[in-house]
Amino acid sequence: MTARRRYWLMKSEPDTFSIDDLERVRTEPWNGVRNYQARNYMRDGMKVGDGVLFYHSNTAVPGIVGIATIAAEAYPDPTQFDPKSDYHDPKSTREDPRWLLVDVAFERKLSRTIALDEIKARADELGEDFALTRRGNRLSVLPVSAAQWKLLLAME
DNA sequence: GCCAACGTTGGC
DNA sequence: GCCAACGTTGGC
Repeated sequence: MTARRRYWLMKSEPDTFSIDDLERVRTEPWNGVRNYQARNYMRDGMKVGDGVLFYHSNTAVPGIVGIATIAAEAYPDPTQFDPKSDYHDPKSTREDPRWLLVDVAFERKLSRTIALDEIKARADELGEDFALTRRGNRLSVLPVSAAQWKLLLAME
């Protein structure tokens, strides 16, 4: 009995960490997530081998730029314990860590950016449960259904 | 750089 | 437990 592969979309600001950075390092601990809903998706949903749409946010043309896979299931994000880190959380303890991360591995760059504009134009087909196009949603880690994954990648 | 949306914090 | 103040996200 094997669990079905799941799919996700993960946002990153390319100035901070881009798809090219991921291609260079191959595998990256996805540190710095400080939103409980996003954390819960990583902790409760993600399994090794799951597919990830790599999304560039806060840039001239926001959109999906690559594909990655989950390479390690959730474990404590070490940056929360580092007083020098931007992601330091003084309220978190090693005995009861508040924040987790997963490892994300490079798979491939898309041949072109699937821009947010184009994605919005297909919002009806993607459905109301697609968090990226839901109004006001700022989640940086969000689930993607198999149908949504297929539809989005068919736009490449 | 602006600002709408929305999550978090903390006083009460 | 309410909710105003504040901070952050992210499109534009």
